[in-house]
Amino acid sequence: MSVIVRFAPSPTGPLHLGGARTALFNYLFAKKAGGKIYLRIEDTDRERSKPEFEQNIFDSLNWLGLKFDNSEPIRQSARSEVYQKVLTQLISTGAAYISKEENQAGSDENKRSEVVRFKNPNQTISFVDLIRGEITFDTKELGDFVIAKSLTEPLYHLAAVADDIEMGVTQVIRGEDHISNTPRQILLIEALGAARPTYAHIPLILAPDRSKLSKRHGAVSVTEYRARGYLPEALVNYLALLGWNPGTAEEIFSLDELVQRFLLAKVQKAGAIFDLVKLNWLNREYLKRLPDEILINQAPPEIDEKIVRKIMPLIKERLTILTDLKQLLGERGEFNYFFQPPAYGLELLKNQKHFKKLSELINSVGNRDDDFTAEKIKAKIMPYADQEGRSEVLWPFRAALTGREKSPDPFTVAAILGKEETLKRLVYAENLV
RNA sequence: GGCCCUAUCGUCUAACGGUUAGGACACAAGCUUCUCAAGCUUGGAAUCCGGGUCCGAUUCCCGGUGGGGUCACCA
Repeated sequence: MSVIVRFAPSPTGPLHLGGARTALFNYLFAKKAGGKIYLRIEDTDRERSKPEFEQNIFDSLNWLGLKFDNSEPIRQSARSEVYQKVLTQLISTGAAYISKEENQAGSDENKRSEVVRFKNPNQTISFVDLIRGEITFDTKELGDFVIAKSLTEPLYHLAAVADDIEMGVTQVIRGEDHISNTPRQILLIEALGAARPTYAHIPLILAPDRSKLSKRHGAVSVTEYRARGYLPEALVNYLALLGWNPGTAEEIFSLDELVQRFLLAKVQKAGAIFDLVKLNWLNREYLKRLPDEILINQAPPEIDEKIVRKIMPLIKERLTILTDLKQLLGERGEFNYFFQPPAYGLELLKNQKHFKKLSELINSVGNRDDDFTAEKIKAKIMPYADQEGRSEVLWPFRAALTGREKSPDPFTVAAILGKEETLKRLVYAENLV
């Protein structure tokens, strides 16, 4: 039987990391098996469902690179006649009934006087979870649960089950928080005489305090990570590693590589804490691998592209997220001395003794671009620095060029600035009083 | 609280019932050109507790404890 899975978010908020990982695992499982993955929008709650959230979910999934086999998502809000048919069937077979509700004083005003309830046969339901093994529930305590507000207003369990059956879903891969929903859904499936899918409940993503990751813990939506400057490849890679591993020491995987390696059986049972520090490391790894051209295009347009090109190796060493680029190159950024002469106080130089000699040595380096290189500058300066004391010479040299306590080495900086500008800055430092 | 899930370094995790319990991130130290970044090397760091099975349990079973999820006319 060919594999059919679905990702079925509810558009009541932007796509969050947990949802993204559920979508990813479904995607990996489907692609690995050569099956299909469908996107279904569970918008039966008209009040809470919003078009902008639906759009956010599409955009986020698309940004992550997760493609679905249905070009148009299945919207539950457009399928009420299907649910109505199912409800009618359930009622006609006696598996469900229209229930007159007592309106108790002080109860919710939105509550209807009539709803559709499922007639619970009070069985013990057990199913084999692909990740956890056999799980058993006594459904007695569930009671005759409500499956629709009315014939045209189905609730979650009914709609989900009806759709899964019609779509031929073979594996339901979803978050662990749905384990307790499973017996109810199985009851409905059996009442409809349909075949059960196989279930796989993936562990939750946890906040550092070990509770379910949520809004109150900070950034949780894919959109926020995108805006902060994380690469989709890094986020996908990290999310995959949260709760899954290939069984080898490898950690860097493209989406396609993940498809090759993914195995539901290797998914962890316990929840995993979302570790931003490790995501940062992965993002850095991906940023390092990114072609220079892409990074250069991300630089603020008012900045001299020639210089950006030259300092790209330096930039790459310092990037964690894409937005660091603007930080680094900005007016007050760490690398501003590449674009304008630095302003600094006399005390930063520690001494001005060596500038005359430094200027002479710099002058003796060739003028052409392939002469005025870090290596050649270093070859001229180091003997003098060794003779006078490295920190005695090198610190003032570097400080004069950058105006900073911390920076790349002076040879590299000088080579990037060029001979003329380097000399200018040395002369300025020498004459500083 | 009921029900369900779960338990290896701080975090993510590896380990046919037999390993000096491995790797990665983070951390610390050292090296690398004065400072930084990057890199390299080294180091510290874990099997929740108690029983049982077994010649031998991280691993299997039971109990406890901890953690999580869920108990809507939300999904």
